Amino acid sequence: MHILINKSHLLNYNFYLRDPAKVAKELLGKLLVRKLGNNILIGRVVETEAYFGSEDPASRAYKGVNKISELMFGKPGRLLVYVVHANNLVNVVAHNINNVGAVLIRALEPIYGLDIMKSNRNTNKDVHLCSGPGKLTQALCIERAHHGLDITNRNSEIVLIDNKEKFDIQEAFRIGVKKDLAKRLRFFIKDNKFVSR
DNA sequence: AGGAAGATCTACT
DNA sequence: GTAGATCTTCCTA
Repeated sequence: MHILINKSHLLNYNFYLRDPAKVAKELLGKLLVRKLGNNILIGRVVETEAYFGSEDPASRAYKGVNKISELMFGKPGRLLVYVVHANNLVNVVAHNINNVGAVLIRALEPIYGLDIMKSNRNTNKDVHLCSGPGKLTQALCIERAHHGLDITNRNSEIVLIDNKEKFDIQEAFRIGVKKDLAKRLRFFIKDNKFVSR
């Protein structure tokens, strides 16, 4: 399968140059395209979470700049990949100018390349392929090597493309964090069976 | 140099 | 529903 990604589909720098909560919400329904050798894997974003800077105790940027968080202080539209409990987690840097933030991609609905995702994940069940932040990085082979990747460049191995689709959005508190904020910063597509819980 | 934390997953009951 | 595995980064000495 050959996919032509043109400029009108690719989410651009300005898309990510906004409040993380807004970007998290608007990423729902968009398509994550992973070019893996000669193969293409595609998933639809169905669950996200927003993280901020020093005002957010659950954020990696809470205590300032370190090896993981430094990208959150930098240019929006880049990937942030790091390990939690032996699982890779993937985020996209997103924030207003001179701010700090990122959006965690928590779940995808598998769209294309399911056979490869299944072998990557060693399962036959569609619903177990990408229904969690660690699962989807396994399914799509997203690793530390992708840390810092610019996904606003259409030649990148991983890109996000627009998708005009209507659906209901639900908001909730973030999962797995020790100290959450008072705001609901987890967003997911209502009644979608590929959401993590 | 050692230990604990952490935005998780799996397998088991 | 809970236990144990897992591994990178950071903190403290």
